[in-house]
Amino acid sequence: MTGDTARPRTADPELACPIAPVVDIVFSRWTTPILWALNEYGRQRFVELERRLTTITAKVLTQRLRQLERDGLVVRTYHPEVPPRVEYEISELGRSLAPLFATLADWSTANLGKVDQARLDYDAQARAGSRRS
Amino acid sequence: MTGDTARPRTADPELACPIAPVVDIVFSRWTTPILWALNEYGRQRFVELERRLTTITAKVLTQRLRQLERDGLVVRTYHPEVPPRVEYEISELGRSLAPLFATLADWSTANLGKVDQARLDYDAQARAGSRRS
DNA sequence: GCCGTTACTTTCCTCTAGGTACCTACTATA
DNA sequence: TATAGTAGGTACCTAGAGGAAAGTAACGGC
Repeated sequence: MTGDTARPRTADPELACPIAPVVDIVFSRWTTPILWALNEYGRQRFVELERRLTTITAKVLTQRLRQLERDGLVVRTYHPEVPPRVEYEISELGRSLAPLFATLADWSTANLGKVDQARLDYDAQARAGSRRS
Repeated sequence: MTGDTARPRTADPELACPIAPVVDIVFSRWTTPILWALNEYGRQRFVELERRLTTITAKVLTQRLRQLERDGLVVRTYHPEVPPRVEYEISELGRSLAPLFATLADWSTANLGKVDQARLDYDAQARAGSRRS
């Protein structure tokens, strides 16, 4: 129970970087796929999300959803029914990330190829032995 | 030597999320502070970066810089002088991330307070015992 | 009376990112 | 002679994130 909702806290390495806190909140592991799924497909139940993000485990999904709920990016609705039913949806605050994600998607389509090419070049150079015998 | 330049590869959990590859490249640990420092203060030597990102270790800094170099976001210049001198600067591709970082900074100033408030509310509710028991 | 379902929780285990510490080559300087 | 300084490389170790699997409550159905 201790520290369940506590953020891992990556210390203060980001002192030099004003965007570090946001990165910590928005781009920690699994958060982008979850937010994307909630934003794209609307309100969903736990199992729907679990099935959509095929490789996530229930434990981690719970952790991330709690974190996102605590940060106000996701709204959780619990229905105390016979088989419990819980629904998750993106909050207004979470939806305000949309333009950011759009910018990211734009950069992706425009430059991801360049990154791949850079990697090919780098690996070719490395294999050619230009760096260290 | 095996897998030094190889990306950790977070498997394929991000199948549902088109921006996942970019997140992997741009927002993996330490990359944003490094890119920010290079973009803000221009070309720098290894030790300058090390001192600026106060808590990073030399080993990790080397790893991240290699990774960024391989991805074409950072340019490394080696001067084979008496005491070795290496300079790092942001590449054109890296500089193309500037608007993205700007969007991020904007969202930060606008909404970081709301996240903090949401956390306070959530923690207060949790302490009030409304959830379980 | 047992199974199935949901949304977890808990326990145990593994794996690896990252930290510590020490090593390199080369020279200037004291 | 010894020490400092640069830009790492390398070996060892630990903490912690994340995975697997089982447990839980509460009820409906067979």
